[in-house]
Amino acid sequence: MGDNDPMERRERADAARNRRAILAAAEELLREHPPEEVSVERVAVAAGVGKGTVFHRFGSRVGLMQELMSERAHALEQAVLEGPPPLGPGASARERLVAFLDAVVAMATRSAGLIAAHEHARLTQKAGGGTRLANPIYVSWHRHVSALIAEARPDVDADLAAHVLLGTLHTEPIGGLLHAGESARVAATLGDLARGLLGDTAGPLRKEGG
Amino acid sequence: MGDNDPMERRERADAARNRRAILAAAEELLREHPPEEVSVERVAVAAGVGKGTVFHRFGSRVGLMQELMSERAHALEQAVLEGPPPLGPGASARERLVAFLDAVVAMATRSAGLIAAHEHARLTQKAGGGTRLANPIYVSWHRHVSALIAEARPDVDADLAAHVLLGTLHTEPIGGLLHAGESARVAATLGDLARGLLGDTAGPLRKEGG
DNA sequence: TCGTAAGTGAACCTTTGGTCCAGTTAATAT
DNA sequence: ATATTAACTGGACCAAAGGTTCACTTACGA
Repeated sequence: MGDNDPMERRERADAARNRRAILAAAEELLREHPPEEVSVERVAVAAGVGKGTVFHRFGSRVGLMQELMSERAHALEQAVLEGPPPLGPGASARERLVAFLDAVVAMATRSAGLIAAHEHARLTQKAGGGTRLANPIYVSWHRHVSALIAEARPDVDADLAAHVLLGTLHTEPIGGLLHAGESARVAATLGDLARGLLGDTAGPLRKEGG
Repeated sequence: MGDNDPMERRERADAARNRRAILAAAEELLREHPPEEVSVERVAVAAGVGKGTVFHRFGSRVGLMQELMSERAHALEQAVLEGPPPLGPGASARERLVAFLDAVVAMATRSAGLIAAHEHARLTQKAGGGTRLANPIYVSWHRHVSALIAEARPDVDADLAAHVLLGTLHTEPIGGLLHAGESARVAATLGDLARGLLGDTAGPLRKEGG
């Protein structure tokens, strides 16, 4: 994919170095502080650059968070599109949906602080126009889940159900649970809801056998 | 309940008048403007009082929003505790759950802007400690839903499932839908998920008959 | 009528996302 | 090697909003 001719301007070396430093600093700060304590300025200081540089590269606080999420989401995206079943193509829609929800929960667990920070940034930003639908990662996840639901049950409101299942992860009580290491519970419950919605032929719940 | 002896100081007349004015102004502003455009100061101006008065009465932006929600939530609370079935006691847990979700969606539709504003306020406030579990209305709704789920299906994680079902309403894509008048879809999908989770004996979906 | 505690509101503080712009520097053409 | 240039840099600056303070006012009971 022709992403850079040798002729067109590449990213300057110092710029690349600073971009990396900023992302790393933000990641570290978010790992050990709640989002509202991680101001853009603090990130800049930790990265050893000026605040202006951060905004120059990422546009806004939301942009920075989005970039951070993109990095992590890339691996999952690949696995879904080209990886082996049940995550990738080849399994039934039901199996793929459950596998995907598991994977998303796993990733959300690793990124609980980041998701909260992104949500925080969205609501704190000056221009009010930032809906969650503007987040390309959320959109791609939603499209995937929605498609799987629609494939298995054309008669349900797949679009909306997908929002319910995924939106949960951006929610504060669930985010707290993930942060506290309870991700197994979350994955199990999401799976229960999904199976129940799709009408599990082997019984609606995971413990039906005892 | 002895809420005011004739001897103890009642709320002063001017204070009561101003409180009403503030709540009314906030309600009106939220009806026609997105939350991030409704600053506390603007509410104060619209109510014809000083900003200090608002903070004196409501403590914080969150407090104001909470008070506004309380007013609206009171009727529903009554209906659940003492009203006729299926909302009130007397019906099966399944019926009560579905009825309650319908009612909550209806109320969330009327208060879409308010809910968004409350969420916005929570994340914007200075002290970071404001979790959603601090909102008494959410807590009471969650307790109710959780209890109904547990009653119908002791084997599922009722606490978590209730968070998923209710948390959705605080979510931005769903909030937008409610605001756009699509509440029927939301209620239907929530019902589908709830019935699926509880294991509908008559079939997992609402359209099973065509 | 009088004392007082509650109420009031405008000025002020602080934080933070975001903007500006003059100086710096890495990449390229000659 | 040097000149050119466009991108990059970063600290000063700005505005908005939540929240605090405190001197002043006023409703209410005695």
